[in-house]
Amino acid sequence: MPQQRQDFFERVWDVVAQIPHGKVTTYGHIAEFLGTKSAARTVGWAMNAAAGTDLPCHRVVNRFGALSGSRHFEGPFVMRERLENEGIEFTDDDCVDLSLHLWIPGHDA
DNA sequence: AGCGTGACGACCG
DNA sequence: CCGGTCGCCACGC
Repeated sequence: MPQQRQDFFERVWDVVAQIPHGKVTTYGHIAEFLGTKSAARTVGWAMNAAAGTDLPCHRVVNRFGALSGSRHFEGPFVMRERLENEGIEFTDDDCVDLSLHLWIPGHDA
């Protein structure tokens, strides 16, 4: 596929935009959906570029469900509050309960 | 044009 | 179980 890399950011954003309300997904799953499962870091880069946009980047967490990107929001707790506001539950480790809220790109589409 | 870095993840020793 | 390394892609210096 020709523009797999050129549109990488765009593809990431497109996936993020599809994350259902009250659900989350991981960098790894997004990367895998895009065909480069090892490019999870690049997904993180795309989120960095997406910071401050309309994209629900707070619904993207690392593979443990930890809010590794919370510090890139307006405040360290903003991401958490947004998620809780969507009915997402957290574990004692301050991780999203993926067993309840994990959404996998293309899994329902 | 080369090197380092980053909201990650899998593998190896 | 834990630390180091590599792979992936884009960006800054």
